[in-house]
Amino acid sequence: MEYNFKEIEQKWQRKWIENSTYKVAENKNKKKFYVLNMFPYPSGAGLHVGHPLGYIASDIYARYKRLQGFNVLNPMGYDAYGLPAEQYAIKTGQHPAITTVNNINRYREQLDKIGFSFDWSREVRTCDPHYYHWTQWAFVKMYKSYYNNKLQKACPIDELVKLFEENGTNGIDVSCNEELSFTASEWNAKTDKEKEELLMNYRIAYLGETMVNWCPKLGTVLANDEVVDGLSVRGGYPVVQKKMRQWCLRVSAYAQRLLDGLEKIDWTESLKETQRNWIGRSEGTEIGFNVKDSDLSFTIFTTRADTIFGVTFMVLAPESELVAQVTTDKQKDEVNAYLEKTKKRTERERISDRSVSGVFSGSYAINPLTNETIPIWISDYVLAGYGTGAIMAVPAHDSRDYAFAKHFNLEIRPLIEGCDVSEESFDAKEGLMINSPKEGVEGGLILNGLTVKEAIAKTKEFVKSTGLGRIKVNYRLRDATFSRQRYWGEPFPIYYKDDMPHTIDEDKLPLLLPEIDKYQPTESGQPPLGHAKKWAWDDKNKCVVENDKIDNITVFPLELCTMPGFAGSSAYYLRYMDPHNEKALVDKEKDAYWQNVDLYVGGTEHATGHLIYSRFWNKFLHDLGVSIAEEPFQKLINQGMIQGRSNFVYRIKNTNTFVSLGLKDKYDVTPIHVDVNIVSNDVLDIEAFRNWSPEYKTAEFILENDKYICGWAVEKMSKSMYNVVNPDMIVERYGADTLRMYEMFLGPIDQSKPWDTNGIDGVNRFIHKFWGLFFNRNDEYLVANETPTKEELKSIHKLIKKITFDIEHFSYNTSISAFMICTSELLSMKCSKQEVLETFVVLLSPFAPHICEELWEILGHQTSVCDAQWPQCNEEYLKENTINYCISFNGKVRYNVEFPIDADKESIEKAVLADERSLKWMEGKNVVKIIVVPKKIVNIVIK
RNA sequence: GCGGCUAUGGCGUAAUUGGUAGCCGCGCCAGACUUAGGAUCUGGUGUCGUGAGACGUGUAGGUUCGAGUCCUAUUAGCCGCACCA
Repeated sequence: MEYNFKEIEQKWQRKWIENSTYKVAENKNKKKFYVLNMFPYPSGAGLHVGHPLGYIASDIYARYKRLQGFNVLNPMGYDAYGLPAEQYAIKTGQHPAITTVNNINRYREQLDKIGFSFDWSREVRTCDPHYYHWTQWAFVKMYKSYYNNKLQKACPIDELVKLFEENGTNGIDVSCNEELSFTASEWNAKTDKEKEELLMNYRIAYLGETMVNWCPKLGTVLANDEVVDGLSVRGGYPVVQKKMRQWCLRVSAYAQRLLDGLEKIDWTESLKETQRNWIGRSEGTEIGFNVKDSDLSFTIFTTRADTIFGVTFMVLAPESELVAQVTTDKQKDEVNAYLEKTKKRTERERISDRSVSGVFSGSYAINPLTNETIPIWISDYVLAGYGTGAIMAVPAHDSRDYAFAKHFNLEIRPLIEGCDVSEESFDAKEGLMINSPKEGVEGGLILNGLTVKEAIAKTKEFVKSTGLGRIKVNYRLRDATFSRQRYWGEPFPIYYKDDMPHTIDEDKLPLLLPEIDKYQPTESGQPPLGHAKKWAWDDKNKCVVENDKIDNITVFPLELCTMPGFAGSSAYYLRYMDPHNEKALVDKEKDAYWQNVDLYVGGTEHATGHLIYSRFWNKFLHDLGVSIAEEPFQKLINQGMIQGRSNFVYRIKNTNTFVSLGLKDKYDVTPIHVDVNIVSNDVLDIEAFRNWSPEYKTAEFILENDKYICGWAVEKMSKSMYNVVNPDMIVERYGADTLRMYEMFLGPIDQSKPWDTNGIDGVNRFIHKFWGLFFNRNDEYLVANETPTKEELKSIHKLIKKITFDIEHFSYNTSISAFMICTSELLSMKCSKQEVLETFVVLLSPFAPHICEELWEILGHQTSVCDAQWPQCNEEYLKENTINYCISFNGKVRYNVEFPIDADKESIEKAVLADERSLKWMEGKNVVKIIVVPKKIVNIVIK
């Protein structure tokens, strides 16, 4: 029988569907294992060769675990809401739902060809109402919750209301936008609307008047992780800061738990570090300062409380509310001019231009420890969004304060012994303190002679005990903006009554996305949902009705924004456990069985987006009692990106003649991208090139060795570089098994690398060789039911050990090498014995499932190879009678000797010293020392 | 500026974790079969040297009987954060 990959692959892909081979159900008698890939956004371009990399890697692991007897959940779905479909809709009028379905179908077709073991009966799509029902549900729950810092968890907002009714804000410790203080009677005296407004300060999903990243070109707000260097990640359009009323999620409340959770999960250190950076915990002190000749006071945050005696000025962020209050009449014009100037700058300009600027407010603050008078300045190097938006400036020990002081000629007062601040500030936290006030301040704080660390601790303690300030932990992590002025996203289950939001009852969810006829913003600048004709909430009949029925008594306007992309991708892993449940996000028992994802595979680009939001979202659900596991993704593997490997031809200037790579330096040439699909091993298919484009129809070529060799470069895989390689093409030419194995053979899974088909023949050759163990060239079946020899057993057991180890360590590239070696060994031993080959087929099946299913059947099995058992390595077969020792002199290996396995140290030493070859190397030298490393090496030190 | 990662033949990579550097594959060279294919098979392939041998894991030191692996410094590249007080 000849190896016909096309027939074999189609046959088994069909059988897998017919037999529901990959369908999985909860089974309490089996241990679970949950493998998950980050689900793709189905783009119009279809899958390129880089997409399947992670899917193949996880598929191998899933199949391996299944062979080990685990009940493996390996689902797949689509992150189906997103900007491209909407922008396509704006351009063409095509409904995003149609584009999305088409793209999904294309993806599915491509995925099916590669032979994944996905349980497609569990597929989810984020744009499916049955799915986003639960996205909306989670949002409602967040709206109805607040974060209790004492319990470190989310609790129902009703409980908070009760606390307010009884004690006001007295004694509460909760996460909020702004610390408020009121008594129970004050609370009870408020109107319902006032109460609602106050509660917004505490809800986990809240409507906040916040500075947001506004992208005018996209016409929407973006989250922090969607903006890089002041440009939108998608599209690269400028982003400006704008104050807007937006839905936000109180992610910041979870900052500490998000940080602590990292300790319990098995992710790469670099990814954890990225998240730690993003969360940005810093421990410091808040100190209150009074403003001179006024009732005003303000608080600053510092990590260097020890430098309190070196404060020579204060700085406020331009956006700070204090600015207006402290600015004196005399300084008003100057300050306003400065504020105007900074307001105009986009974030990008602020990043690129770091020149010192600022303005004096005219007021002075009083150092609470020394009663010294210090000028208050305003400058945009202080950020409103971090700490309190105000700092105490210590120019001697902070480089930014230093630059500011130099520029405006302010005092620089060193506090550390021996530091030189004539040229630059001394930022290091090293050295001994000096220059504390001689008599100490009131209460007796003297820092002289202490180390910086001791001084920080002592000042903290002092400030705390005297009530001048408090110890405070700050996080860089901001609350996530959750509104998008878009159509193609989840609608908010929110309507507005008297300008205050109200949630739609949980039993009325999902709130379906309405149809609209235009996808742009409305003329009045409302989001696209403003075009919807039927987008009002009848609160009496609990249903959506036409807009013209709005009477603001029983019928109210619905929220016009939709949710961002990360909403649907935050809890999808839970939904896979129970995708068709109409009563709950996930059934409790199913959740208890599957727990969380054991192995999550995806790209690093989601480090500060999806992977933070998803952890936050899951922790919230966990607080609610929905998700059993606190961390959603136990182990995470980042697959590298596959870059494009572009090919070039070299046209001699002003001609239609092309010169081969090796000869191009002799001419004046222009490199031109050429479609990599008409180039093989860097050799151009000249005929195909002439047909590629009419302008090359008459092209002439200067060849080397009768071939046209193309140049190459590694670039991003993209249409414009003509370097997109489609997996279908590879499957068509070599088969899915070769594609799978080759992608794994390319290198370590976590490394980025260019797609390079130059080596694919090697893998394909292996598959054919492997087939050759079963059938010779005359198509005769070779497999015989004979007892394997010791050598044959050793070869296959070596393979068992290696492959098991490799899969556990995701070192698939070395596994492929091991398969090749073992195949060569078996071929040279002419071993085609049933027992050996059966084992081999099982070992190979995670990598190349189609060919293995076929051979498994040929070997006489009725069941799928998926239900075979992973073989155990029997170490007995690997044991040797003798062991090879390397004999080295001063560390340089000179020759090898075989010794019996149980030879003792002394006899080895003796034998080595007596060996002729040793005598030659020792000639004229003295033996200083002999080191015998068991089973490895004998090193003789000579002088 | 702070933090992290990486560096090995012509190329992708490997090295039992401190013990013979370069497995496997590509490419290249030679040969076989052939009537030529972008097929298959066999052998060779780090550098220098005819040779014994010497040198060799970005660079410079160090620890060690022994270093690609550990330590110090340094260079280059990639990534994350960045007026974060």
